Amino acid sequence: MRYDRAVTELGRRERKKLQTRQSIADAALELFLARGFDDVGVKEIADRADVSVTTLFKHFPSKESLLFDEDEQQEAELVGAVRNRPAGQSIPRALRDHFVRMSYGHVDHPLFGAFNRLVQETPALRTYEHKMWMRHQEGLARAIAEEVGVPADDVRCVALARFALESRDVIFGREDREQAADEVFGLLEHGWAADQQS
Amino acid sequence: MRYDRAVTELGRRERKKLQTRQSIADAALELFLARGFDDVGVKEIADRADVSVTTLFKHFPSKESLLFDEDEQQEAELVGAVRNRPAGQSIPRALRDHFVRMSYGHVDHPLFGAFNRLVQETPALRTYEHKMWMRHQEGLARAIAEEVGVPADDVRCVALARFALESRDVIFGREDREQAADEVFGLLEHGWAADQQS
DNA sequence: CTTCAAAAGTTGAGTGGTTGCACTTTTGTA
DNA sequence: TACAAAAGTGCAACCACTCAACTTTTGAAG
Repeated sequence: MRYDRAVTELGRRERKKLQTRQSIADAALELFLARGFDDVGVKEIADRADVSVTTLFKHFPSKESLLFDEDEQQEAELVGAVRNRPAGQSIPRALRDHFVRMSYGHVDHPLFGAFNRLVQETPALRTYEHKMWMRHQEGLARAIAEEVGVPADDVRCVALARFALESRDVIFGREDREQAADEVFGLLEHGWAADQQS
Repeated sequence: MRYDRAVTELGRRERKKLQTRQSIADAALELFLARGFDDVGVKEIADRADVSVTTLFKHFPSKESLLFDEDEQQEAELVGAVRNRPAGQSIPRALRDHFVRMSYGHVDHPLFGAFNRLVQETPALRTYEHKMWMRHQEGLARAIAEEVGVPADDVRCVALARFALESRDVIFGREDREQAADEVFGLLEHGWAADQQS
């Protein structure tokens, strides 16, 4: 047994598998961008990627998933933003900064704009992406709880994690994202009563 | 034209329509409770209600919707809780009270427990119900904004509405709902920084 | 009471995503 | 070289949902 190569280099077999997966994803992206999510059938995507429909569904669990890949990275960044925040900075503030940073990223990539437009325009894709994003709630809540020194299922931590994640769509839908982020996370940090008389 | 009866008494025709609708909903509820949402097909429900599948889908837009009816009422109560809150009470506090009140309701109804269990156990139903619940965001946000005297799309109001609605699932999943409501809405009212050193 | 049009309902065929099964091909390793 | 696991294929089927064409019911105007 030669684990050495198998582990590090991923072997010809796995490479081919990834390659198949990639060509399916590529075909899907092209077609969806060109004609819209609902006007392209799985069959057509499979044909263009030169695989059978059955094979397509062995690589992806659903039509929507063709457009997104796993993102351990996003959760890691979220958790990192909380864990490695500057000394003395509050957790909501750290999350606010992270979101603002996020909103600037990828601005350059040409496909990114069209991709985002496609997702926002297609209800099925919006809800799918939102669901994926919300899966980070548990991980984020745990990070916050550890940071504060309370049990992982502390209600306030869970709530803060959920609210922070939910606020993304609120903020990204606004013209001035930076100011929106200030107001929304200000609400989480200092509360509603802070600068409201009623 | 005799509007008088048509408007108030609803006419034989509409009555029959409602009756058909009701028998479909009844059939669905019975079957779902007995064997679970995923193990009952629409065909079987239509058969038991003695209508065709096509007719079923003329009354309900989807399989999930067979279990829920329209709820203008819930939104009205939500808005009412904000609008008619005791003088001097904050909006988050009013919402907290409303949620606590909600969590006590329906405890007596025998079917209600089984129904809730079914919904919680079935992912498709959970997400459907959550989506319905979240449709009240806009109405609630508008009520809050009017109450405070700012434009209806004010970010803080939208965010507060969203967070409040989202917090329902967080709170209802806890043992001590009342305390959970205190903590979560306390976060919204007084902020994270208020009683947290970091 | 008849007539007429709208609405409810039916039937049956079809679409599109998704799964299961039985089979062949490829590929890593003993 | 041989073998077993894994990848891929083709086909049939299931299920939620839609469409088009047709029949039945029903409310109300003449």
